[in-house]
Amino acid sequence: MQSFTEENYLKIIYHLSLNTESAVQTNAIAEKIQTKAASVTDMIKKLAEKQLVDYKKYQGVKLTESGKNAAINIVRRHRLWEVFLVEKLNFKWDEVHDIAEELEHIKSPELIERLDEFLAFPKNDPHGDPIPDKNGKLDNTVFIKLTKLKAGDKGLIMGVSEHSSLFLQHLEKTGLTLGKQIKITDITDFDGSVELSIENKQINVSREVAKHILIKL
Amino acid sequence: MQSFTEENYLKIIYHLSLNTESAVQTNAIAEKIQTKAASVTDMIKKLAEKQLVDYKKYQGVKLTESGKNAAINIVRRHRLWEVFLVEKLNFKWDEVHDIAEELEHIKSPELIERLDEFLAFPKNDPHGDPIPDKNGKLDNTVFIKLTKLKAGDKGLIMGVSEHSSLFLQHLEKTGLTLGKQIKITDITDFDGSVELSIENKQINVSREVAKHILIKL
DNA sequence: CAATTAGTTTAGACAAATCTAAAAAAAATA
DNA sequence: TATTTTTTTTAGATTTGTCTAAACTAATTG
Repeated sequence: MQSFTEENYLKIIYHLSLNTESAVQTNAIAEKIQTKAASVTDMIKKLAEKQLVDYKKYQGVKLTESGKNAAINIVRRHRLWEVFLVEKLNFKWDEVHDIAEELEHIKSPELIERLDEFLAFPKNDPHGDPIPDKNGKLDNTVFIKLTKLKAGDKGLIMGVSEHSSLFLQHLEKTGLTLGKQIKITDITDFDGSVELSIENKQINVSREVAKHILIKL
Repeated sequence: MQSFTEENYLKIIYHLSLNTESAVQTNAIAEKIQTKAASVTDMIKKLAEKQLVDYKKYQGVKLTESGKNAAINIVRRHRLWEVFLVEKLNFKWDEVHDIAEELEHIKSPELIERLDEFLAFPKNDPHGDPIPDKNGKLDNTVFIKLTKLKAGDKGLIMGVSEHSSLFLQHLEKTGLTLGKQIKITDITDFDGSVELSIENKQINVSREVAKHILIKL
């Protein structure tokens, strides 16, 4: 069983691994975990001893099979709690991350299985991210970035790839929430911003925002 | 804000204070918290510095006003989570203590207020213990121990004063669960055991068990 | 390819919470 | 009250996770 801190490292390494095939760098971890590179090196050595990561000096880390399992489990707990917070306690999707960050470390497999059942086995969290099943299996449907669509395309908003409160609040205000149908009316060549219609309204979405919105055609 | 460990000490001191007017002893805390007296002394000093307890060497501790507030808050969180686990996730009343012990340390006042609302502002936890309201006010209705009743008395089972799984499972098996109506048929002089009828059945409850069952006449 | 810069590791220290062993104080008892 | 026993505290060490400063390695660039 891992400590609270070890779990945080595993989770961060897992998330950083998703963007790359290569090993995750010490500094990248340090930045995410809000600590110093020296501390990361110490922890990495510990995780390596426990066979949770593969590590060669100066080469960064990769999760081992068992490290990955542990990480996916944490992700599962985090996302289930987020669903609970939004669906049952009426939190907004931009308010749940920090609380779920604490709840995800509660150690009780039974608790999580029952929570999953109570929530009717949700497939995605409030931001559209897939929830691993109890065997760690992840729905690997990949959605398309809004920036990849062309004028005339129709689609459904399925998720986001940026989870900051600020970003989510902006989407909320603009009406760009999960499940909504959109139709691209135009792509502005000049700045790459997207003109689209949603619920009979015409809005303009900047490229910066659009690239973090995930669509199913 | 207190650390996880500090919160545990405050909670234990609070519970030990309920049985006595006088200060709580170092050894008593050590036993409850599964640690050594030396460690308790260290922590007590720390809590005293933070003005959460009054402490004089060799004299034991008492919670200050602010220490008591903090403790009651923890108790509130613990009991609300227990209600959630039993009512929503279908845990049995003897299974929830350890999980609630972890959940009670999640720091988010908003979370607890919403959980309270979601649970419809319960007054008591699954063992009959009162849940402090958000201002820390506790329903101070005191129930009567089953051992205090006389033959012919009728009452309702309102709570228990012993929370071990073993005890609760025994009650469950015997049918002595919260809300049930009982009628005392006889008190056995020899061993102080209680003969009572519950749901048209006659059962015998040992004095040791009876003294931990709380009744409203 | 030598020098600079960026990234990483080591060494040594620190804070929190714990421990053991020994000393000190308080309480119980003869 | 003197002695024994119980309880509590102190002193010094340990573990976990962190830090700073300095040293080292790798990557970049002139």
